[in-house]
Amino acid sequence: MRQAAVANDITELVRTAGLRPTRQRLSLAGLLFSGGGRHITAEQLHAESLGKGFSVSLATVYNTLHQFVTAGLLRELVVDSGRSYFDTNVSLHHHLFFEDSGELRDVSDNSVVIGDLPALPEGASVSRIDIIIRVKSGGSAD
Amino acid sequence: MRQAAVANDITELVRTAGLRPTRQRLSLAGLLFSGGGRHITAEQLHAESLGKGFSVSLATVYNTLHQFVTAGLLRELVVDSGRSYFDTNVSLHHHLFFEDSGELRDVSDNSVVIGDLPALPEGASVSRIDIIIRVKSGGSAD
DNA sequence: AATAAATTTAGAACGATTCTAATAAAACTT
DNA sequence: AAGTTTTATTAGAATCGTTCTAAATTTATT
Repeated sequence: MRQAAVANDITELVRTAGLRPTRQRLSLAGLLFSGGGRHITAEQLHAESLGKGFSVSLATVYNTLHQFVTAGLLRELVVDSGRSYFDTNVSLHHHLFFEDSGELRDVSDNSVVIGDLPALPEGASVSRIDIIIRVKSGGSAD
Repeated sequence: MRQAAVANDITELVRTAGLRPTRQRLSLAGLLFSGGGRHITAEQLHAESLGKGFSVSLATVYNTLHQFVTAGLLRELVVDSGRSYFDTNVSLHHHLFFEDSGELRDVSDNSVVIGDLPALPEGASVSRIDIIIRVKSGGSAD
C-alpha cells in the first residue's frame, strides 16, 4: 500500500525529530514533504491546511514550522522583511527571488564561489551563507 | 567654514534626490551621511535623532529612509525577518551578520564569485545579488 | 483507567511598519 | 511679502506577521 507507506514515513519523520506524531504535525508534514521542494510561508501553509480540511490553528503552524527548523527538517529563509519563508530543501543551495511575484526558486550551490572571507573575531564561526539573487521580471511564469 | 560646507553638501544631496531640504530630512541625512558607513534601523535612527535634540516623528523617519532608498542614497538590507536595516554604503558589496548582536559589517564584493546563473525567464533581469554571511559568535561568553 | 507530560487552541499582546487626516512648512505667483 | 498651491510632517490609529498566555485537549506512561 503506497498511501500507508507514505503515512508511515511521515510518522517516522516526525518521531525522529523528537516530536509526538500528533494529527496536526502529521498533516502539516504531509503537506510540506509529500511533494517536491517547497518554499512556503506560515500563512500559506495554514490556508492550505484548512483548504484541505485539516483544521489547525495558526499558532500551531508557527510552532510546528519552528520545531521542524530546529530538527533540521526545514530551513528558514529571510528574503522579504516582514515575512518568513520555509524551505523544504535543507541541502546546501541558494535562491532566486522574483520580486514581483514573491516566488522563490532554488539555485545550486556550485554556481557560487566564496573567496576570502574577512577575518572573524575569536571564537566566531560562519553558521550559514545566504545568497539571494533578486530578479525583477517582465514576466515571471515560464 | 567646515561646518557650513558640510551643511551645504547635505542640502545639495537632499535637493539632488529631488526632495525638499526640510529640517527633518537635513538632520536625518546629517546623521546618516556625515560619518563613515552605517547600518541602521528606523527605530535606531529615530532614537539617535531625538537624542541629539532633533525632534522627528517615527513616521517621518520611515518616509525619509524610503525616499533615500528610492533616490539611491541608501540600500535596504533584509537580514532579519521583522526588522529592516538601511546601509549608507550603496556601492557593490556584501555583509557579515553577527546573529547574536545584530551587528552588520561590510564584505567587499571581490571576495565572492557568482558562476553560472540559471536561465532567467524572458525579460527578467537580476536587480541585485545579496550575500549574507551569518556568523554565530560562540566566542566571548565561554 | 488514572496520572503525568506534551500539545493545541483562541484570542490577547507584541513589535515593526504603514496609514490617516489634520496641521505646518516650503515653493511659487503675484 | 502676502496669498496660493504643493509638499511634508505629525500623532495616533490601524495593520501585518508573529509570539505569548493560560485553559482545554491529546498523547504517553503507570
